[in-house]
Amino acid sequence: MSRPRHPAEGPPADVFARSSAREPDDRPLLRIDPPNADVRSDPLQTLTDEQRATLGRISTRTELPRGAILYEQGSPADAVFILTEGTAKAFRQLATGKRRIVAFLCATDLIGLAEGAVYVNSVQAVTRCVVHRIPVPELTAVLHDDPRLQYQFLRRIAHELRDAQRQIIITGRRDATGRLAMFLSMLERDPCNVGKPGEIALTMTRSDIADYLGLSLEAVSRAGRELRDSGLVEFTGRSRARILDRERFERLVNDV
Amino acid sequence: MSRPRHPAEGPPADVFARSSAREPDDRPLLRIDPPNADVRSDPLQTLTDEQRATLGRISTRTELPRGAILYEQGSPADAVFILTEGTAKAFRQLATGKRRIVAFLCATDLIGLAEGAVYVNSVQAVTRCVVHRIPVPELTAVLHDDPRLQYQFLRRIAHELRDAQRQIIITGRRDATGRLAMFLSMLERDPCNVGKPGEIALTMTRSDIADYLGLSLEAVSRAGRELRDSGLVEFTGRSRARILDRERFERLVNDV
DNA sequence: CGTCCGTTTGAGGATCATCAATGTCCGTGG
DNA sequence: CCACGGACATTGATGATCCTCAAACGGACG
Repeated sequence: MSRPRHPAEGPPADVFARSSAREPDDRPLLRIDPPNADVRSDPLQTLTDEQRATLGRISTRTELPRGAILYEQGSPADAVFILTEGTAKAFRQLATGKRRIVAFLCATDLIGLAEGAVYVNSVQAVTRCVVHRIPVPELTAVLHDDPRLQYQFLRRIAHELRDAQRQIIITGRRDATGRLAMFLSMLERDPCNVGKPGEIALTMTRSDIADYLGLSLEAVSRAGRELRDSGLVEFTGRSRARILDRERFERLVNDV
Repeated sequence: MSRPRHPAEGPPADVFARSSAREPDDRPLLRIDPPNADVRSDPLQTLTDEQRATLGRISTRTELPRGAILYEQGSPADAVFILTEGTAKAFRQLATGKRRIVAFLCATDLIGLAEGAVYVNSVQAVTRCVVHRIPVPELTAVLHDDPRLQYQFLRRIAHELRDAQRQIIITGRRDATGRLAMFLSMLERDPCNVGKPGEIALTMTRSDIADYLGLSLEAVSRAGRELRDSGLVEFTGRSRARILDRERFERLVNDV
């Protein structure tokens, strides 16, 4: 029997059973705005109050404690979710016992829209999360009635596709150090990264990073040490990073 | 119209300048139908004749010879394309000179919808291709007027996202043999694979496969030899493969 | 029939996974 | 406030796998 690589398992999946009560600040928090770059290029990218109200009407707000499972791969994909607070991870459990994280999700992210009849990924809360659950039938009806809203969703999936392709590029690198550097660079650009200026918040564990980068957690650790020893990055505690030598860091990131 | 044969590199970027004449069989070929599995689960997934007519009205049919470049990363993303014949590859040229293929595209695939203001990938014809070019402004107008059509596009991107995630899973494997096996398994399931029954058509080169799998082309070659020596797969010429030992092959594929 | 491009094969070196043990952070409770 | 415990992270040693460089081979096509 080999040592379990992922000790902390989540609570049972019926987190929605007891949380149908609507919160007062429900509607205003509902956003699926694309990241800044897109907003600038197209000011129509933001949801109107009306659209938020519409989504609020058909959605259920829920809080997920750290480690809670939002849904599991293989279960019927009957709802999508808008993440309004916290960080989550979408991953696939593989036959060999390994797991592969295919996306980290953060505020304003859309979850579960790209699934088929059943979820092909599992989604688990990395930190405490607030999500809005929208049943698929209600969603399709709303999207049919509001083409502009549907267009927001379309843009949003397109954005997720670009993210997935970026992960493919990052993972394509052979050196662990370069992969970690690109990962940090990605987090730094992430609008959800709300640390002190100049700091990168690492909400996930090294094991999660490893599962995202396709490395062993030891390799991630060694890559971190390499970045520190080279004077490129400074790590504070487990969850904070700061770029010390911007020029060399960017050179490493771009040397794909 | 005489078309010069382009050796390995693509023709100038204005391939659409001379091809505004509509072909007679233009409209019926226009399809963005999802693969079989989705169609079965939801019969509404097919485009109506009306929708095809609408798309035909705003699209321009073009043929691309083998090796032609449809668009290049960095150029303004002012149009999307529906691929109706042939195989293409979407790739990113990296600073180190390597290239990474992020998707192989085949008939009914939607190309360029997930791009931002400028294309982040280049797309090149692997075989002779027929594509329909749709300018973005016209497309968004049409999608706004027909929510059901827009929903088809949404589903289509969602499908591409799942494909990208599958590529992440495949690439996550450490052994070249297993990666190649999963790649063959993927091609086998592909509805575009129109070889003799039991045969898998490999329209792309080993180098392309390597760039997709994140391996060197030598590693792909050796993985192929491994599959042959083990009696799992038979290769005929460069472009045909056949599964000989189904059970062991599937066992290898699923041993992720 | 010869050339060219793509493919195969070989040898050596670099990098990461794995196994195993130690070290550190952080929340919990006294 | 401090000590404790457990999860998380680091470090070390070894072996397997793939990349790189280099050369020979093969089929497609003129």
